[in-house]
Parts: sequence; C-alpha cells; structure tokens
Amino acid sequence: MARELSEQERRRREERRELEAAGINPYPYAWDVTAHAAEILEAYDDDRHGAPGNEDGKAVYRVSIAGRIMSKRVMGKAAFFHLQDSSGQIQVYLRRDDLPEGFYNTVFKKLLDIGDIVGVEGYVFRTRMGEVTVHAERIELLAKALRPLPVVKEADGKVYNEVTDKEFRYRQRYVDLIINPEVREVFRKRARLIATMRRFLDERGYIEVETPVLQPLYGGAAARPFTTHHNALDMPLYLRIADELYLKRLIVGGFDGVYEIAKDFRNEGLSRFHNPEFTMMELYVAYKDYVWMMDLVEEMIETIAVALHGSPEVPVGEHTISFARPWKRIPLFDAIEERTGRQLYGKRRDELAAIARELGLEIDDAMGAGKIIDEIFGEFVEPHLIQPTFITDYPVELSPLAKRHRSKEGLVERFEVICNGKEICNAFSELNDPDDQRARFEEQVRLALAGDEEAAREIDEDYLRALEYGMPPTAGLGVGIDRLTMIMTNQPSIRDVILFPLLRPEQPAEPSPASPAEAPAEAPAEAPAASPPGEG
RNA sequence: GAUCCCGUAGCUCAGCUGGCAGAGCAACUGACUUUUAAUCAGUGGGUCCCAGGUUCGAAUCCUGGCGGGAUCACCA
Repeated sequence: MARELSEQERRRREERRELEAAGINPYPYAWDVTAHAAEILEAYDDDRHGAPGNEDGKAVYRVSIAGRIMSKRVMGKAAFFHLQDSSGQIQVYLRRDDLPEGFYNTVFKKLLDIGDIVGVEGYVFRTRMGEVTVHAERIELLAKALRPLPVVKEADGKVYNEVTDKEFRYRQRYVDLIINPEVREVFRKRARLIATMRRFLDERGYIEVETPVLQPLYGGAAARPFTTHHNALDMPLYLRIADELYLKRLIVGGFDGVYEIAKDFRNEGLSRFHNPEFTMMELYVAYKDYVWMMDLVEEMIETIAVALHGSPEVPVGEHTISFARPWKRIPLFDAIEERTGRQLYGKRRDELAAIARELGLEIDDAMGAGKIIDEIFGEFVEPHLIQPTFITDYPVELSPLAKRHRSKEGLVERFEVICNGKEICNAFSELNDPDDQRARFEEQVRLALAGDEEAAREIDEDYLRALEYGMPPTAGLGVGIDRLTMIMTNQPSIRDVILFPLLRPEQPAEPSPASPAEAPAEAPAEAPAASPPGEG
C-alpha cells in the first residue's frame, strides 16, 4: 500500500513526531504577515533604520514575514537562512541567546529543515557582507515539509543543481514554482496579459460572457472533439472546440460586442505548440468588418506588449519582435508570390497541385484547392514571418464561417496574424447570410462523409435559425492566449506557459485500490500463469 | 504514429572495451555568535525505469515494454 519512504522522508516524519511531543503543532492555523521580502529589501535604508539598543535615534524597522526555508547555514550559536515568500527571498539571522530557551538548539537546529514553512518576527539590519537581513526575535513553524526540497544554489550568477528535468517540472509544477523564480514570473506575465486584454475589451464596452463548454453539437473550428455523456438526459455531449457559434447568437440577440476568454478542447496530438485544452479569446463586434478588426488587434496586442515589457519590443529567441503599430498587411496570395514567385489566385485545383509538386510538396488526391494553397503557405511563407503580419483574404473553402470578399471572387474577408512563424490570431467579417451559411455547412458535411475527420458532421440548425432572424454585419476575432503568451514571455514550448500541461499518467494504469474492478481484473491475469503447472 | 536522444542516491550528474555502484549538493554526528554554493572533521543513504535474454559475472551488451525530451507527421 504505502510507498517506501526515503531516509530523508523518514527522518522528517520523526522530526514531526518530536515537534508534537514538544508541544509544537507542525500545522498551526495562521500567522500575521506584515511585510514581504521584496518590499523589505526595497524599503530598507541604512539612514533611517537602526537596531534595538542603539541610541542612534534611527527608527527600528520591525517586520513579520512568512515563507519557506530555502537554505540553512548554522555557525555554532548563530545561524542564517534564506526565507522565500511570494515576492522573493530574504535572509534571516538568528542567535541562540535572542530566542526562547532551547528553541535554537532543539527546534531550529534539529527539527527545522529546508522546505519547512515558518513565520519570522524581527527587525531589519544589514550584515557585514552588506545583505539586508531580518534579525529574528521569534520564529514559529507554520507547516512541516515531509519531503526534501531540491536544493538549488546560486553564486556569481551561476546556478548549481538546477532542476532541469522537464518531466519533474511539469508533473510537480508546485516544486518547479518553488525553486525556479523565472517560472513564477512567466505565469505572472500570463496573468497580466489576460488582465490587460480584459481591461482593453471592457474599456470599449464589450460584454464578457460565458457560453457552454458542454455542447450537443460542436462547431466553429475544424477539429476533432472530446466526447462525453450526460446521464440524466442520456445524450452524448461534446467539449467545445470553439465558442464562435454561441457568441454570434448573442450578436443576433442584440449585444454590440461580446467576448469570452475560455478553454477550448481539441482531441489532437501533443506538441510544442499543441495542448489538448488551451485558452482562447474570442470577440465579436456588431457593425464592424475585418479591416476595422485589424486596427483593434494591433492596438490591443501593442498595449499588451507595453504592459508586459514597458515597450512594444519583445525579445523572442534570437529575434526582437516589435508590436508597434502599424503592422504589415499582405493578402495571402501576394505573400505566397513574394516567397515562391508563383501567383496562385484564380488557378484551378490541378494547376495548384502541379505547382505544389514543383515546389517539392507531396500532394494527394484528397486535398482540395484551398488545402493545397494552405500547404504552400505553411511551408514557404509562414515560418519566415517573424514580425507580426496580417495575412488577408483566404480561399472560401478554408473558411466556412467567413463572409465572401466584397470584391475578390472565391475569397473571404479573413485575416490571420502570423508572428514568430506561427498563427496567433484568426479573424473575419462574419458570414451572416443564412442561406450561404447553410450551403457552406452542407459542403462541410459532404467533406465529413468523404472522410475529413475535422469537418462538421451535422448542421447546426439552431445557429441557422438564429441567422435567419438577422445578424448585423459583424467582425469576429480569435486569439490563442497560450501562443501569445509563449511569444510575450519568450518560452519555446506551450507546456512552459500552461501550469499543468497534459502528460501521460505516472503510474502505468493500475486499477485504483478503491475500484471494485480490481479483484476480478487481477484474478484472471494471474490464473493463466499459475494454472498450467498447478492444475491439470 | 515515425525517427533520434535520455532514465543511476532527495537534486545535479560520472560510471570506458561487462569485473565490489561513485562525486558534489542535500541529510546525519561534532566544531564554529555577521554567514552566503559558509567552512572543517566524520557517518549513513541505491528496485541503476520495468521484464526477459546473453554471460562465470550486466548499471554497462541484446530484445521487448513504460515514461520523458527533441524533430517530423497531424493540427483550416
């Protein structure tokens, strides 16, 4: 049942017993925190703060802090340790003779470890070596750690024993956050990014709404869904792959602007750029088109870059990306021509396939004209677009929810923003002609029947009914929050901007001990191995 | 799904052509009342990812599996 404990774990449990025997609760209830490490370091000033007992007329800077012991240096009757709270680390100094009888030798030296959470009350001073430090007058254990914390040390900018194992860091993100300060910073920036975006949208009067995660029909994107089941109604449900169709119903309902920042779920492979659940912001604004939306996107993302970096310039890998407006805007076909020398607009499917093959791509018969164009773009153009770039005007067959282009036959009014070689936004003038929408849905169903696993299988009749009541001209936008965060925080993998990315389970699928299925499941597994020699 | 790389103490890692499983940090005992990768002396700690195989002998070689990473495929 219980896993075997390591030597250090056994010792910490023994310490816990000794603490309890000494009348110390290893898990007490609260601690009055009056200051954090970062603000103490910032506020401390030799000219204004003195030490108790000095007749120097300076004020004593008293603090009460709490956090985790990250290092411990005992030197006879005095000791130092570093305490880490949410703001950072600060050194604590303690002397045997300043503390209650027996505390230093028995409790501090023997029973408190790196990783334990303590409260410290004392006054701030500066050591001989110049480090601002809290001189402890009271220390209390606030939570005993029963597992040893990996000890990361640092000197002269070099880090020793850094935990680099990605698996360890993703599976035990709590430990990663404790020992890697830059990880905390990434997720603070992610929070600030979302907060900035939300404020930007709220200031413009758009309403934040919540639409169903569990949907009887899924739509709004091309992707395979996760399927689940509702017991009481005995019906299948899908986890949403996009919010789009519900948000546009709300535009029909009379809101001028709605947005949602929420998780979508797509039943696809995992990669540096894909996690099965990911965060998307979708925005729909009535009486606007995709040209207007480009202006809004530029302003919003520039605002975010400035909020996070103090400037629109963001370092990403070996590049510096500038989100300063305006960004380059180029039609899809012109972008392809720039890179390949081929103008594809107006070409038939067989001509496109021939060009793609000349360019060295593998084309199979199942690929439509739009798909081939998309392949060429993805191979020859997209990776080269480092600075944020609007790619506009896509083939209609790639965009079943976008409105036909007002002047270019066969295209829709759609743009994507490509940045650092990847799509971060997708937007269009929304299709609001219900009959055209029905025809596009029917085409999707046809593709699904022909084997396209990502095309919608069923027509969303309720959505068409909504459009038939009349939807104003509308501009729509989707922003991949995770990918935008990767760029804004300079992280190469989506797993580094998602706190708990999906991993395979650690245990190779053992039946849970609580499961009644365990006994019957194990019995037949053992029987064949045991029976041939024994029975017969 | 394919290919390549990785899996050894709590953490970081060494361990060659097969020959007693190691180092630093952490831990433990002792010394040290302003240290800072504290220092000094000593001690303990291992399912070498799992299961087979080869061999007198496997952390090491072989096969299969599990887990992770990277690249590719997939991903409008």
